[in-house]
Amino acid sequence: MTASQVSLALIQQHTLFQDVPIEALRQILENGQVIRLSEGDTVFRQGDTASRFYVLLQGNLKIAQTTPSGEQVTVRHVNPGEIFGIARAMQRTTFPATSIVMRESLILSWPNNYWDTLLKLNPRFAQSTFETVGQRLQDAHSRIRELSTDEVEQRVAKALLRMVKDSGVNTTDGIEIGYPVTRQDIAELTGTTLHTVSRLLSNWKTKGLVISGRRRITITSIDGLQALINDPDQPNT
Amino acid sequence: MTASQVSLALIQQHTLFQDVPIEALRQILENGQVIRLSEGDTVFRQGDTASRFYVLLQGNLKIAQTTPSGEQVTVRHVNPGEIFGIARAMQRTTFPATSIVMRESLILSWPNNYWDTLLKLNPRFAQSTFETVGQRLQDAHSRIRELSTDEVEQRVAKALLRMVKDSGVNTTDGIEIGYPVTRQDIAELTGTTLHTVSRLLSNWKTKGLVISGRRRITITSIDGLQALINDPDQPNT
DNA sequence: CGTCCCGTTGATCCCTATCAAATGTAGTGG
DNA sequence: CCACTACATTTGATAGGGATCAACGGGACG
Repeated sequence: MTASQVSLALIQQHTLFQDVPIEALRQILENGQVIRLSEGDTVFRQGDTASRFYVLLQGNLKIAQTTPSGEQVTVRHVNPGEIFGIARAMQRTTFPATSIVMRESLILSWPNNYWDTLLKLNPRFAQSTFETVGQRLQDAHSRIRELSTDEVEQRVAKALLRMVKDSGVNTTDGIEIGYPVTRQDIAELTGTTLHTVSRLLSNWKTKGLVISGRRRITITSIDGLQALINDPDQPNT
Repeated sequence: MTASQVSLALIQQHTLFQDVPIEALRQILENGQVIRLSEGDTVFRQGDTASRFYVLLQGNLKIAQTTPSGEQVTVRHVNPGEIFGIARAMQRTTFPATSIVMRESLILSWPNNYWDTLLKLNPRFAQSTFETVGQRLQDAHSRIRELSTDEVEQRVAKALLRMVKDSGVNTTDGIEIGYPVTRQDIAELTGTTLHTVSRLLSNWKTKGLVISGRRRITITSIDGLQALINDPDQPNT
């Protein structure tokens, strides 16, 4: 099986490319480029000239911004089937953030000038992309609201719930986040420090809500975490 | 001059409708509806069924989300010429936020089913809207970064600078924000409390950076505020 | 088996929310 | 025109959530 054939099987699974005739799909793939990247690699960096646009076929990425002082903030996660790095379609010449591979990923990309052709071959693409960006805008607004009004404990709980929702895998103990996560990662995602995240996880472990080891987190009680969000000042058992 | 003629003059000024033939513009206006709203009015409320989409012709709005506990968070401001309330174009059935009039405003709107017609009459509309949403997404990401890493003082300074940039009017003292702003408004915009904002403004007043009265803020030293952002731990003079 | 990460936990400090109360300002109706 | 009222602002006092500083423990990998 060639790389192209593997990609064909993968791309068909994603709603973004459903209803596209197999011949058009083949053509779309031939004009694109598939790369496999490992954990820690970057697809593009903040400030790079935006010459291509991307779809994540498999794996997980995070999109992060680096502040002038060097701190990193995770702006969002990218899940399989999602389009990303579409700066050019928004008339930007450079990428506003860096995309970092969280676990081995398969990435499909095209040069910017293929955008119009792609729209013709896949008419749903335009509307779908628009909806995706709209959805992201709403997610971003939700996070602004959370950062403005929630306490750290609730923000971290919400972040964990989102991660298991997007990429959870069932285990005998509960649902495990499907990629490596450090305390630092969660801190960058929730606007806090790795120390505070560590304390929270320790606390939750004693309450039986999570099991966590080095770069691994398993939620044993979704409801327990949910309760922390609903009743912020629950008495500590 | 009829309401329609007033609107025609206004709509032509905005880049969103430039290059649209006058006849098409007339037709677009006839199918739309113009309303004038006063300070404190709402155009639509969070949770309302999204049956129309809007363009702000004149005035200023804020888009706010109410948290389950009743606090309000300002998600963004809307300036003249901007499209807003396009939930339906993103396949949402309800509005995710409330739009509140900050000063008397003129608002143009169409029923959702006019969207496709509008696209035909104004081909640039689709791309323009896409870019607008993309820009907003980036603005939202910037705010996430700020809320995650900046101290309150820097966030408030940035908020003031944005407001004067968007809607500043020159006065003999400096640049005044062109609509009424309370300490509470700024607090909702920056994720802090009105007390902290009041203390900051008092402090800045003694430093000669701002002049502020009841619901009025004038920046006397843009550079001074900018310095607070660049050098977070400037010695207090 | 040593080294590099990652995680844990204690101690301390400080920014900012919260609580509280007084003062100031625009608008309104008699 | 003034008193009344509603709302905005200011400022003090206090408390507390988390950041910061510091040190140690532990598992993975070369």
